[in-house]
Amino acid sequence: MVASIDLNLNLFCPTDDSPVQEVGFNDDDDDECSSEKELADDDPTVGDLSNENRRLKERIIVAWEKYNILKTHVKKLEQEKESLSSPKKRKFDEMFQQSLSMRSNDELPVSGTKRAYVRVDPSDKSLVVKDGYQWRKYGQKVTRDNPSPRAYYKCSNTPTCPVKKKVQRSMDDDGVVVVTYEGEHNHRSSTQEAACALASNEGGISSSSERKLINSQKLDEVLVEQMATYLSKDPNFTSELAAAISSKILEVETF
DNA sequence: CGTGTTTGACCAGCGC
DNA sequence: GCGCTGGTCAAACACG
Repeated sequence: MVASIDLNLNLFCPTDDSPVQEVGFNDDDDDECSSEKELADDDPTVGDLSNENRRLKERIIVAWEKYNILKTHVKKLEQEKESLSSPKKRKFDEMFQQSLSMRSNDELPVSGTKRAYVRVDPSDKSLVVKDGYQWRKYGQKVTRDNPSPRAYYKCSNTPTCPVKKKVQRSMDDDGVVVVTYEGEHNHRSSTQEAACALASNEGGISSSSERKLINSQKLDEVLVEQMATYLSKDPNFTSELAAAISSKILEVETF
């Protein structure tokens, strides 16, 4: 299997408009998955771990907010710089930013379709985009207006799921792929499914407190793993993190 | 052997 | 009707 692009964990991103609904700090998920508060009620050990988990989550959220502030700042600088570049690139960047700011289906080109632009490694020629669902490729075509091939996928999580997606590298930027989703999933994503399964039922464990402790740990493992995967694959994050760290070091050195 | 990918063939829609 | 194009099918193939 070739390297793939990971769309997972746009959990905390306020501009996220992908159809991916992942396990995260989403209030809606509380009805489906057992909460940590519940777990902490009847076991002091679980309670300690839950507090620890909460602290870690808060730190992640703070880090994410700082990342977004840095990202906004870098974006501003880039826009200033890019305002002097070619009209073609400017037009693409406008479209790119527009796509990120889309909040509802009403703004999308075709009703029932959702489009996502995903930054990828330009050297990676595969058209695989991980988004928490399972896809089966059923075709590939070279279209007239774009020399790079367009791949056609059907959702294979359930046989009855009608969702399809098209994946094609952007004509203007090799480092971006355009993913067009058609239809609505009639099931949860595999990551949601896994996390909820872990949180709701675990066979072979007799003690309920033991089960809840393991559930809580595994749920957080999933969260942390997804967070780490997403952040580590975001070139903006790594570069901005490096910049932030170096600026902090410089601040300290000046004292 | 089961599952997923590749790829040429086929089909439908559209414009001329 | 014809040709072009995008989308889908399905047999062959690869891989674990």
